[in-house]
Amino acid sequence: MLDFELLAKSPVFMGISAERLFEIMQQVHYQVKGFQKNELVVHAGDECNRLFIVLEGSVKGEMADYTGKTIKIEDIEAPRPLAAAFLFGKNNRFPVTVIANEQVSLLSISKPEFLKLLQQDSRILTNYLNSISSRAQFLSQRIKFLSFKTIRQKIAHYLLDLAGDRLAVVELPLSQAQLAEFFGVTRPSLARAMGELDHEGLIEVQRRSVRILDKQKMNELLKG
Amino acid sequence: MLDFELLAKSPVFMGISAERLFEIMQQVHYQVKGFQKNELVVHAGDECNRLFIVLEGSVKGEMADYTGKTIKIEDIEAPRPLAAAFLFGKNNRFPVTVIANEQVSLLSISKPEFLKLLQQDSRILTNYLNSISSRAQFLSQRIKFLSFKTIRQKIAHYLLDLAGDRLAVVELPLSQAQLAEFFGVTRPSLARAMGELDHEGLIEVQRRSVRILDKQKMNELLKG
DNA sequence: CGGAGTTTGTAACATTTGATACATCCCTAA
DNA sequence: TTAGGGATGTATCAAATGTTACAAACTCCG
Repeated sequence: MLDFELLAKSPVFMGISAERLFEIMQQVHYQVKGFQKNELVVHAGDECNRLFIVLEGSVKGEMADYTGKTIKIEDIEAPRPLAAAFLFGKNNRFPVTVIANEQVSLLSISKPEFLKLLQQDSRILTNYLNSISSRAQFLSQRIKFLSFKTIRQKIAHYLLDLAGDRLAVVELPLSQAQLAEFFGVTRPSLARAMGELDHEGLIEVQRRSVRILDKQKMNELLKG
Repeated sequence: MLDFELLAKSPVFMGISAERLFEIMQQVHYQVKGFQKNELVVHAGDECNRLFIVLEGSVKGEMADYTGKTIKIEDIEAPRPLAAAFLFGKNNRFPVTVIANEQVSLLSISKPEFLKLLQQDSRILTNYLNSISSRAQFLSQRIKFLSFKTIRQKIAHYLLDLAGDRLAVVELPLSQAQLAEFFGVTRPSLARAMGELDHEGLIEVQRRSVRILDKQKMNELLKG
């Protein structure tokens, strides 16, 4: 039996009461599938023609590089959907291989049936649109970030963005190692670049807290 | 008067007859706005709560860097929509400033009215879903590409992708300069890297045509 | 055929970053 | 308090890429 209380917490069905969700779901076909730990859920490259939502447990997305070695991309826990941005679009194939982390159950709705839901309930529609739009926006931001050439530029962009209009002291929300990974650089390189900016008087670094001293010059770094 | 023949060619309304489109559009509120050459259409940061579709002429998207200098991002010509991926989502604000390249007219539909269209016609719905999903997929691919560290890896990935299962001679669809820009590297660096791969016997370069000699080693380059 | 403009190949040098190693600082638990 | 582990700062050297400049090849016209 489907747990509608839980399902109503999923990003796709958020804002809909469990009662209403019960009514809605009676009008479409869906399945609930169970998987054992380490069982293959979908294989990268498979056509993505059903929406999956994790109801119980968690799954992991893995991507195979060219040599066959797999690396873990992300965990998806209940009640989140799976690859929502790949149900539609030109290349509607799973970009990753999905494997059950533990005993899981998944809600599975075919694309045509899900379309019915979208047309029937405007809340589901806006939820879904918001979800894939947010993803596109996130990716767009990420690309803008990756397009900065030097580490100094990435730091400047990151700090200015973090500081916003507020006062000039920023507390870094990530450790140096995490930040380096986010920037796509090595940790010592990041530390060096921040040290240089410190010596040059643009910022003042004290472990996790950074004071922006020369906003003007920080901006100029981004000129390119 | 709206040109429904043209509008039916827009990605959002593709596959719908002009007659049907005429009927549909009678049921929602919309406006057609004209702009002079160089007139400001939307300002970066403005809330994006209407869908705009270019009906006539073309507009350009510009982005201001931190110094205030603007750089052109892209041209959008009739009958394409404007920032379709920013109507919904968490940050529904225009990422770019849009300016009319010439005398243009734009179809403008408010978000609630556009939602009506999406619910009313499944073709419009799938068109729109496909559109932003494709964008997310494109961006996702782009990020994967940008995540390759070395130029050699980018070349290997690009050539293997281009070659696919076909024969081993590939004709580059881009000039070296364009390719370098796509890779985010300088042209001489790209030429050097290709020259090295040539000397090492992995490929054979003859200006725009490239023969892949050692697919095995090319794959190994991508190991990391 | 010939010359101008564009694209491509190459070279020398400067800069940036990665890799590795190690010292120092901070926090926490015994 | 103190030992130990993790996070951070710094140094050194190697590798990759950018910068600049120029030569060679190709293309398009006249």
